[in-house]
Amino acid sequence: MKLSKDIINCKSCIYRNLLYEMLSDEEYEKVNTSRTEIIYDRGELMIQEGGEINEFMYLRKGLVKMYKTNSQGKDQILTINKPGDFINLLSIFSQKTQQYSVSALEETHVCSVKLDTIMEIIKSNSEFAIRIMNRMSYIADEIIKKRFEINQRQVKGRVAYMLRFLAEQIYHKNEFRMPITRRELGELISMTTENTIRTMSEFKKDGIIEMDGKNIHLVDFERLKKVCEMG
Amino acid sequence: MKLSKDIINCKSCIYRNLLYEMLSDEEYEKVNTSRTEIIYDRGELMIQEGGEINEFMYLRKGLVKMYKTNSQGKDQILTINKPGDFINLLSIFSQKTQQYSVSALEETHVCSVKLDTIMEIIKSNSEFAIRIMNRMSYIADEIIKKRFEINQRQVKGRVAYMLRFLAEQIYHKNEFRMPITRRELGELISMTTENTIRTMSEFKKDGIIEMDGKNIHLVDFERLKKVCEMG
DNA sequence: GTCGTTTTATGAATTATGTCATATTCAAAT
DNA sequence: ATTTGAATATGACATAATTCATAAAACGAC
Repeated sequence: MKLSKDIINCKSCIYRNLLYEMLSDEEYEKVNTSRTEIIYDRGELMIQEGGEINEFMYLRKGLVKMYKTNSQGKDQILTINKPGDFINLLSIFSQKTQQYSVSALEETHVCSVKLDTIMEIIKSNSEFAIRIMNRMSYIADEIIKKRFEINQRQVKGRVAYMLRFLAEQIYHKNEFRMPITRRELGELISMTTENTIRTMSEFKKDGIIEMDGKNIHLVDFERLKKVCEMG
Repeated sequence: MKLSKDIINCKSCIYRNLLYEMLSDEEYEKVNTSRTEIIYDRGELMIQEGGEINEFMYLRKGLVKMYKTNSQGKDQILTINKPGDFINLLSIFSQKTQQYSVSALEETHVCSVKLDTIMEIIKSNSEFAIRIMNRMSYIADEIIKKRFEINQRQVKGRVAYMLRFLAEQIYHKNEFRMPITRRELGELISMTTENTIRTMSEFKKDGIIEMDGKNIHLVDFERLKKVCEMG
């Protein structure tokens, strides 16, 4: 973890419209000055479940996993987040601590704005407050929907669903390098590592995917979709 | 579904402090006049996934299930809601339609406030806006945590977890009448009806619970807790 | 009350998933 | 380059869960 040296002004940030479009110049300046950009290395823990919340954080670059650890020390991954995503918005208004852990799956750049500043603007700008509510609602929905989709499938369907998710939502192509291990893929779909690996092998044998280590190619996307729909 | 005739003023409502404590007299009056109280019978559909959102709704009396229906027509229940709970708050800011269906498990009284009125107050009263955000965050968290807890258990643990939930969170005693069928219990824990019934029978045979139809008595709560912790 | 439908219940067969053991490959650290 | 630990891979076996079949009990509509 280190501070970024070349910080971009929010005005030229591609994620500006996600959140800040309705701010006044003055409010805008407040955000800009209370803002830092932090770089996390692959594997670094960015947010610890139970930790204090002082910053409002969102991704500018990279990929992270959001997860919870159970009493036996096993992780359950809730989502994979990409640039433009807010990674602790659901915790901020819990009036408590961070509700989920977040760690970097690759080098990740985070914009971090002091929570006080954000709260100040929420109080003075209702349009901004409503936008924040929209984002909260969206984030909650995405997590809940994903669990809904996963719970109604069995292993093959779950793996297929996640491969589609990675291809369609994260990489926007059928060929990519897996950002997570097979164990983490298992933690994402609530399955054992062995079963997850076996299913991937089966997909390979069946000619649905090609795979060389972490490099994945979804060669028969139509069949993958079919597995995803029923299995 | 019918309108309630004896509507209580919000000022004497026991749920007032959940939400309205910081409103001005004027805002208060706005809520009170744009408010209706609706009574739903057991089994009635109160909110349909995909439907339009015009009202802000919360329970004053009764019990409901919040659920989603998958493409094969199977339901998955997300939560059971009780008086004081907001039943469409997560949908309101989705800028779309109702994200979940809600139906009454028993005679249920709902306070329904025009969404326009709520939005108006959010815009004029930032304290109220923040309270709404707190509630949203809480609701999302409860749903996500519950899925987290359920996913890491197998059938016995899941059934035990839900029985504890009903006893501790809903009825506040170890003896109660099940508000849902065994099928619905299965939909709540992502298991088949047969397995759910079998597990309940097993608990009975093992002397953990006593059961006569829908009447449940958790006679050996300590053992139930133990099953809940590991199984 | 009677009829029809849903719910509860249980057994047997089948399938899915988890566990344990073991081997190989890969990648990071020295 | 070598070591070490993690990740991938696979088989055999045990366990868990689903499916299908069937039946009794409970419940609502008439």
